[in-house]
Amino acid sequence: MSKNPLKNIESINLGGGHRMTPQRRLVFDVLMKSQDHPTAAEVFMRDKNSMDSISLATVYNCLDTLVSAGAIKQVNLDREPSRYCGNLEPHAHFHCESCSSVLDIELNEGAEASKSVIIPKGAKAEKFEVAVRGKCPKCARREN
Amino acid sequence: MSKNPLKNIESINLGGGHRMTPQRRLVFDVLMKSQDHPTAAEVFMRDKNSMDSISLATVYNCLDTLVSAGAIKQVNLDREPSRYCGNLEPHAHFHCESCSSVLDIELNEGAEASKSVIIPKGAKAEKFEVAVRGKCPKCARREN
DNA sequence: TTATTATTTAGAATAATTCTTGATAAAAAT
DNA sequence: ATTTTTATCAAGAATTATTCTAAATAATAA
Repeated sequence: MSKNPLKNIESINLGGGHRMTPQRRLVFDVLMKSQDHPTAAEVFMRDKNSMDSISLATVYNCLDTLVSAGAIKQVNLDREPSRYCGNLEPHAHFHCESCSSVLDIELNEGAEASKSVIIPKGAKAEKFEVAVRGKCPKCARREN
Repeated sequence: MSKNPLKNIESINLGGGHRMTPQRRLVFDVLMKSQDHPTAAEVFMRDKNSMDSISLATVYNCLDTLVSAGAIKQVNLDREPSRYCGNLEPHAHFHCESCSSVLDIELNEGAEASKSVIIPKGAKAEKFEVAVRGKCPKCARREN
């Protein structure tokens, strides 16, 4: 289960007249049950188990809405399809070059990413992202 | 001019029977003259000035070959088109949310990105990437 | 109840990138 | 110097993730 402080989706404020719908609820719930950073297509397949009528476009819409509301995170690595993540705690991502899986990795306290770079004068830094590329434990083991 | 230790393209070893061709030379030269992390389409337009016959597919091929040879870097931010970078020094990227421009930013010595994350047991970390998102100096100024 | 606004769906459209194919050119072998 | 092999190029088709469009439905507000 992802570390998401939102006890349930009803507590999410989507903002601006946006409604909580069965589709949005389902997309959120599926993501909360997932540990593997599914793509929109993967979320779609999982959603279909509970709601056969849901469409891929709707899954994209719901994911976008939930990302905008801050209820989930969108994860982009290289130019691969976007993945979605229910873990709202600050964390980084480990990206396996062999199997393309994505793992959450913890950030070391005290070693903030913001300290590792020199921001240009006048620029306003808003988000820092750290990504690590390599072989995940499974793939590293397999190749020995 | 980018900080690239390769004095000229002739010193690049493309490896594996790959040849240095006028197109590859041109793509490399254009990139060395660019400071702005152009996309493949932008490189293509600049190349056309010197070689009208060059095709976009060839630019993609040349960029791929040069990336594989380690002569240039590919920069992917969010799901925007790939950008290419002649700066081979270790550095991070600042990505402006307003104008989508990309700036090289220096890494603070001693504050390595590798220290800011906890790599999972058994995983082999190979590359660390730090990306900063925000407003570039120009855009930050404009909004005040 | 009626009018307004948001949402869903299916499928079309878009855009970056890759693939295919035939032609050309360079390198290696004879 | 030919022939053969291999690599490259160019044009356009194909692919794929994502967004857009339009019509139908549903929820909310008046």
